[in-house]
Amino acid sequence: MTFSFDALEKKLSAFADLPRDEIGMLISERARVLLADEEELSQGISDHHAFIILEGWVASFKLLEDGARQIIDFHIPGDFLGLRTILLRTSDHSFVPVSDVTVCRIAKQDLVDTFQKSPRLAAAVFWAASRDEAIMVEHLINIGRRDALTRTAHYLLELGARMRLVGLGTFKEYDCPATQYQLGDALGLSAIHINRTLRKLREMGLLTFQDGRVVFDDLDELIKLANFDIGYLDQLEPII
Amino acid sequence: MTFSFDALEKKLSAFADLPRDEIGMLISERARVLLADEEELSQGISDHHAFIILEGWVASFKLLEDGARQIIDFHIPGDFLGLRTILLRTSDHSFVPVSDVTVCRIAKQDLVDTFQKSPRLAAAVFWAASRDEAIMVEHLINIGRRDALTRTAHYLLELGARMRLVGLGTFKEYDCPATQYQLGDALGLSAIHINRTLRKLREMGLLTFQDGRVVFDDLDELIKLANFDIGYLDQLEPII
DNA sequence: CGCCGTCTTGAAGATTCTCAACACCAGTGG
DNA sequence: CCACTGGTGTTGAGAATCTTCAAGACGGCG
Repeated sequence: MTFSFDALEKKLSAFADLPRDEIGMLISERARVLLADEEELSQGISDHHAFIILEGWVASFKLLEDGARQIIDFHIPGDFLGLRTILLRTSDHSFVPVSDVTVCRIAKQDLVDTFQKSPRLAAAVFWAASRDEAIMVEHLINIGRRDALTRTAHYLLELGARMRLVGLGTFKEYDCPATQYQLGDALGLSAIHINRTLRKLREMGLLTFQDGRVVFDDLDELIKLANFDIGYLDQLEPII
Repeated sequence: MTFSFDALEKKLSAFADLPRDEIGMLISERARVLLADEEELSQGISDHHAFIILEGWVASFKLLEDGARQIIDFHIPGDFLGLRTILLRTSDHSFVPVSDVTVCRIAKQDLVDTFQKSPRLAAAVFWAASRDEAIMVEHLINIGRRDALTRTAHYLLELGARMRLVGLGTFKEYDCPATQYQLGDALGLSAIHINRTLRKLREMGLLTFQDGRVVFDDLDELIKLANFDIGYLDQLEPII
């Protein structure tokens, strides 16, 4: 069976000029491709495995005591899951598939070995991980200081840019399998208010969120409304 | 002139059993101690210097287009400033002193050299940086899904725990130089609402925030109210 | 067909914000 | 010495935003 790691390649090659076969080291024969469900993901990570998403979306989240859920981030093809958890033992949040998901499973030891064989690859991966932290900072700002309209617009613009950077979207549209409930849990809003907000964005002629697809009806105006700056997603090569 | 790096030592030794002189390598003769103002901090970081806070608090923040400010985090003694910025070129936020601050300035090259001489130290520092990311996730959850009362309680509990871990606070109280405005900008609330919330916490007999000092009047009840779990601050040793 | 998850809309209510006013204090200059 | 100023903290009242509760529509799937 063959599978594509286009997304991963695109993502990492934005950071360093890695030959394709070096990236392929991450996906060795010992790695397994599987259609992941929630059980497989959490089981795998607690067994010291990381995952690379090949197809589909996964959400990382944390449940609160009162039943509320905060989605920390959506993870798209090319993203790593569980990197920090297995390398650094810090965990405390869970993963759930947002759509049908194909992942590549990597045992911790294989990951460490690969990083030792290719420090360039290791640097690229850590570099990508650091971008994820920048994304989280932006989410913090988004939730802390923007109202529902600009917050939603900003988030959907970010997801669009991330999809585009791995070749899965255009400036016009991208597939977004998240439900309105999940979007609400990511943005710290109720699903009902997300619904009203999406309607407003649609009525303003800016963006259509429908049938698992986001269409930018007026990208320029949308970027202006959300004050979206792609900078934090589109970083230069690392210095070290 | 002598100065203390107790806080840094306590922080790093929680992650690895580092001898004191190895930690001292970070603070070489070439490093300078200075009372930092905003100008010095931002200038230093754009000149490829990192800082270690020896005394006082610093806030990292981002200004939005409409003038709103989101404080990303407060940084306390023992914390690094600008690590990611100078090593990985990702920046986009600014720093401002919250109190009088003494820092130790480290040139990028010295930092890289030190890390090569002591991989254990490098691991400990990156480990500490990864804890910072866990803190940010917790802030995201806090802002996204908790109301003003539990959000404020949780945040002040976290700051107290962090201060205690570097020997600057007890289970009863700690110095907190942040103003109510700054606290509001950190929590995504207006300063006025912070004021009312603090009053409520005081009237409930849980916590007193006054004269630059936080006193836990009823720590157990406070922890219960905020569902505070110290786990994310108190990690085990890294695996790698 | 009936059921479940998702989407949609209305109305009432809660939380939080904005505006406005005032107290307090430290510093500053007359 | 005192008035003035700017930063911080405090309180009230009205307004905006967002949530909750409730109900119904729609489609996929057993």
